[in-house]
Amino acid sequence: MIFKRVLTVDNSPTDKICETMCSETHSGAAGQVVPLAMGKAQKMGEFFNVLSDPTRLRLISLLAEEEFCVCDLAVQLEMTDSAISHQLRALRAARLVSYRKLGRQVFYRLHDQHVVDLYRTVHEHLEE
Amino acid sequence: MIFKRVLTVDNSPTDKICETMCSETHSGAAGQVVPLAMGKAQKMGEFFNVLSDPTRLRLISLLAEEEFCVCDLAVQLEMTDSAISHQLRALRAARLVSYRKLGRQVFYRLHDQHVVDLYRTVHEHLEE
DNA sequence: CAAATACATGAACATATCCTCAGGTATTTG
DNA sequence: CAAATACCTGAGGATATGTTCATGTATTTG
Repeated sequence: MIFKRVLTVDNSPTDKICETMCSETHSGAAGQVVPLAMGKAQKMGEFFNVLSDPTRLRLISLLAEEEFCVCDLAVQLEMTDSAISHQLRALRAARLVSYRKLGRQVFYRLHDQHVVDLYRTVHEHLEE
Repeated sequence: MIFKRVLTVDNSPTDKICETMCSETHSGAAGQVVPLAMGKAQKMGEFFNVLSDPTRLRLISLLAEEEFCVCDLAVQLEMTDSAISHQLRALRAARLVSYRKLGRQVFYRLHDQHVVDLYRTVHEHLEE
């Protein structure tokens, strides 16, 4: 009951409050379950959001194999340089890729192995 | 060079074609690197997209601990029943959660451990 | 049975996203 | 130096997304 009272403070968004609290109903211990903080949920959402675009995922699939310059990436995905550049910008902002300049070309590569692992894990998961 | 000719077919989106192909420049073998297919990229993007929303992530963080009914989830996230219900619908569509009805309440839980693993992995990754 | 409760749903609005287009910078080449 | 190349960037428009609001359905309670 203590738990419930804490949660149903005056500024609750709903006037109708569920009578029973699940945590009491099932795990009598009324374990203190706290949701992910807003700020962290925001950050985490932004991370997943970068991976939610097909074009960015296709770029990652290529960069998982080797380094590529912008133009080659554009040719392989059959998209304009501009579109690719915009997406690479998003990947840079998320620190998922790094790059090195060589003459007037810019070669992109994945920033670390962690992204590849995540990509492969989900890729396999969806192959079922 | 063969590789390049294959890629620069007439309907290429760009008229200016990068002279050098990265794969030739660096891994002389000109390894056959093919991007993730459009359809698969789309599916994968949709999956990550479900995880790109703060509210859905907070729901997952709670359901990772135990079962909850809609009303309790709404109270804990300090949001309306309606908003929560809409998001649970998205999680259902993505088969990330399942539920059981008990009287007029509906108890939601995570569909499998896989989501929890993914959630925890990324959560730890962002804690740096 | 009528009222209340728990949840679901469709429409609508504000915001975010991705591509195109036009133009800009930096490097190379003739 | 001028032209070409490789890439970047801002604005604009079509589309997608998340919440609110009003309403609907199913179950329980008086």
